[in-house]
Amino acid sequence: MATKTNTAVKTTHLTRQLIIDAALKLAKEAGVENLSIRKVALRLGVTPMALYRHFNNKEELLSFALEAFIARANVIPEEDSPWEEWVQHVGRKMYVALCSDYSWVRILGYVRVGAEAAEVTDAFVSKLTSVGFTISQAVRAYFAVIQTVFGAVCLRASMSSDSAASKEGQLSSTTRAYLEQANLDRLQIAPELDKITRMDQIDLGLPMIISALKRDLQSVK
Amino acid sequence: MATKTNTAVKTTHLTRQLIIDAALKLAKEAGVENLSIRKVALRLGVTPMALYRHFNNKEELLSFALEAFIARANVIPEEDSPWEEWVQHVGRKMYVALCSDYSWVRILGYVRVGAEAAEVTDAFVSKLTSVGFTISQAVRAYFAVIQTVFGAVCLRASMSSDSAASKEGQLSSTTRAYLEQANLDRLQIAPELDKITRMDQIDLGLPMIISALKRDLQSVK
DNA sequence: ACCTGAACACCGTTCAAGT
DNA sequence: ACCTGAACACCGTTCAAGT
Repeated sequence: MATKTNTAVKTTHLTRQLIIDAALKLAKEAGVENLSIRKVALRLGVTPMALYRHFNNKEELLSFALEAFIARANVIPEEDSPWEEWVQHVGRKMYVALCSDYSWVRILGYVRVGAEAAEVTDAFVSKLTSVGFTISQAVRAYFAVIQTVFGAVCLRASMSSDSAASKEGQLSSTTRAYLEQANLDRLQIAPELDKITRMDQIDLGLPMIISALKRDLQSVK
Repeated sequence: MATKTNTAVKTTHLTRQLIIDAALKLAKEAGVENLSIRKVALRLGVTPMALYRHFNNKEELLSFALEAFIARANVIPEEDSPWEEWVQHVGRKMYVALCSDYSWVRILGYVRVGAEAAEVTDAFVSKLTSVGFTISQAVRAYFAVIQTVFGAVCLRASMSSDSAASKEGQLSSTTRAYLEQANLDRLQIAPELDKITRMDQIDLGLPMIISALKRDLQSVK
């Protein structure tokens, strides 16, 4: 009671963890694209320059924030299931989490496969080796899944106006752009294109990756 | 001869095409991350606000620039080859082009599958249908490839310091981050992880996509 | 119709100084 | 050792005005 509660934060030493927490909170409230060093500092009741003691620059802060975001998305399923379902679940969860705020897409190229996210790597590899994959295959599978998730998020973000929200009976804006210069071939292709722009992009690539993995497994056995 | 050559540009009406050309030139010279409305305008000898007549905002300009960049990367092979090789070639070319400047990764989420890039779509679909795929399968295959390319670019960008340039005999920085908290399992996984961080990421996902497509084709026949 | 100029409300990052 | 304050060199975008 001797210390005022509003100074409690200030007397606590600033740590990487505190900064990342504040950044993730701000991202949730106002979107990743609104993150700025100055706003995170303001939220922490500190000068912008104080953050530079813990991160070399904004990019580094964002890459740690993205890692923490993925680690906290709880992508690893609790129940045990056949590996195909299991992998599908992990990929889907990552995709859904990242799609919850499309502006994560801006920093996908900064991802750190470091300490926090490493636990996801471990769980993934251990699941796949337990059903017969080699370590090498399991690690490659993990990267293939991340790759597909990231690509799917990029596509979904770019076509976010095309997704379910768009009016039924109307062509998606991607389809309309495609038909700016229309010909007979395009008229045949357009309906298929339109269907795909409305899909969850992850359902395109992920099943293909899993099908390829299944083949790998059979050739090992 | 009556008009001075240096006013020639100014008397020409500003068009979307001119703006995109200038933007791509600047991107090539100084990186996509250095693109700004103000710099593009300066290059064109015009006020920043003049660009707003042709694009609603910076994001829209960038999405058109990315589309033009992909369209001009000449990803469609000239010679005819088996479809597996052909698809591999298209994916690789896109990947290499986008990796030539990692900062394209920032705008992958703005991609327009519109008019200019549509010619790539057409060529892709026509190649695949000519060997027996349905239109639906061909369009899905196209999106799966783009997805993989985009994901691979994200991963490569985030690990750019890990690629071939890094000293031999040293662990990649991604591997080092993974081993921040080391245990027996991680010591087994780390060598495989290290190998993969040095790979061209596209060689991970793309062969899997192609292998899955091969299966699809067989089940149609 | 098309472009300009000035202004607004922000940025990331530097450097030197404080305690 | 850790944080602050002031300043620098930029941004995207607005609005009203010019021709």
